[in-house]
Amino acid sequence: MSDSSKSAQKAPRHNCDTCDVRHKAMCAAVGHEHTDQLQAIVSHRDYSPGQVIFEEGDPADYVFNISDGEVRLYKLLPDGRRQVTGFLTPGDFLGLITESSYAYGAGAIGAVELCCMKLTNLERLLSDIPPVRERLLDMSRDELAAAQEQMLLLGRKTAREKILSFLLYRHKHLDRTDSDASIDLPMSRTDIADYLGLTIETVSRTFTALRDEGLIELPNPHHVIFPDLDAVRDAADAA
Amino acid sequence: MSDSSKSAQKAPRHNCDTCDVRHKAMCAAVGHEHTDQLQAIVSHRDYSPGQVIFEEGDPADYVFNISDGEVRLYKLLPDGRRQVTGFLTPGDFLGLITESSYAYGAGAIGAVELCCMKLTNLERLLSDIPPVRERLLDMSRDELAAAQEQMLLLGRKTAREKILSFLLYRHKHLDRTDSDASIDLPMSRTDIADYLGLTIETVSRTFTALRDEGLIELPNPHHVIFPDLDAVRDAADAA
DNA sequence: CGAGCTGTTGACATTGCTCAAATTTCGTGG
DNA sequence: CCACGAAATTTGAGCAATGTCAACAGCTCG
Repeated sequence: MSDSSKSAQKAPRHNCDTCDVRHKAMCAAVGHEHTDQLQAIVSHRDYSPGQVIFEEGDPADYVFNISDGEVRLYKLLPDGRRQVTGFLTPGDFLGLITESSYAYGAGAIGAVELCCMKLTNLERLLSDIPPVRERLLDMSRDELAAAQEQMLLLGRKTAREKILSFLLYRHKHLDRTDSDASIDLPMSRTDIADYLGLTIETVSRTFTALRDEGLIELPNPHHVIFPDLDAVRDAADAA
Repeated sequence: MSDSSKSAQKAPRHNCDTCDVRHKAMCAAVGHEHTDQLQAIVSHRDYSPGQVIFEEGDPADYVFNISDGEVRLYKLLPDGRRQVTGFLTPGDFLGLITESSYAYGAGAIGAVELCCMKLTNLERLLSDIPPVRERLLDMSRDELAAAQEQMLLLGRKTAREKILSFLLYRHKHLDRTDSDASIDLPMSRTDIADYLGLTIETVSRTFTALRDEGLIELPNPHHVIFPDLDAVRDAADAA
């Protein structure tokens, strides 16, 4: 229930030159002299809250960049247990492919707009404009480092540490238009639980405990305020 | 206690043309016509069992390819809890770097031989021989997919499922000189526990339980035999 | 205003952890 | 080749963090 679809689309949509996430996306490696080539191969798609973008194993023809909104990535076990492997925000690349299929499922959290590119066109782009591959490699490196950090969290942190790490991570990577000590959590408790390897009940109880300790305020389930950010950092680092 | 460097070194070491892991390493992207350039910038180092190769946060000047032996990657929490994020085998790339420092620690499991390259030389190689960057990107893609699979394991699988998945993974990626239904586990129970997000006691108990069920045989703690591989696969997929 | 989500809270069960001790493995030296 | 000691692994007993099942509360939307 934060801002969603109606606000977006200020600038001439579908215009790579004025795209406000280009500097964060792989497209940053495409110089202005080549944006026409980029422009020619991208299209845009809108997704509504909760909508599936693709499932793990779907044959992969397209890759995506997030234009607007937040996306969850996840993997499933046969019996339905789910692990959310990441949340993507505008500028992030979407579409890890192994053996011609998507390596994970992806779904829209709120309203989402994606910038789409045929895989074959990406391949052409990669050979035409070598810096794009360099850019993708750099982005992979960051993703890999984040994945390892998440393994540490999943394998070795307590529920409390998991929640605190998650909140601090969100805060650190916030688009800091305001230097606010608060964050939005557009995803559901189920998403958070599946991301941190917990149950929704444990997530909920832990939020409540942190609130009772005064480490956070919870005006509503999707907004967290930090009265004292350093206290939160101390709590997260401790044991 | 951890002196090194007296063993190993059988074949014409240091020869990229005859290197038997080149086809699996990033070097596969270097054509035979360029191996001289490769040869000029690599050197080799030996590590003895248990030796630290580098720690997370160490300033990173070098990257490595595993020539021989097995390496564990890990991240630590301030209080000493450890998450092993992966085991590397010959041909694998070692040296994920963020902000000029290694993003994880690395240690030798048994005796290890590394092929070393200065970071600056790698960068030159990347611009001189573009396919190397493509190769690195492909390898990153696979690593990322593996990392996501490991997140699923850490966050959502039971101890039993973790052990079974681990054993099957080892079996699948075995250098299949023999089509044997058995695997070696050169690492300690502590390494396995820290890799799977468990304690050594739980790892040990789970091995024992699987042995008592007849799913595996354990002639010694570092060798596992599968009397019926399909039964193991069924057990791993179930619930 | 009521239905249906989503989130919270409560009571209890269980998996996997902790602490402790026994046993096996393995390197080393005789 | 065998014996010894340290280290690794296994086993045991009890416990705690987190999961499960169930009820309740708060919002949103029609």
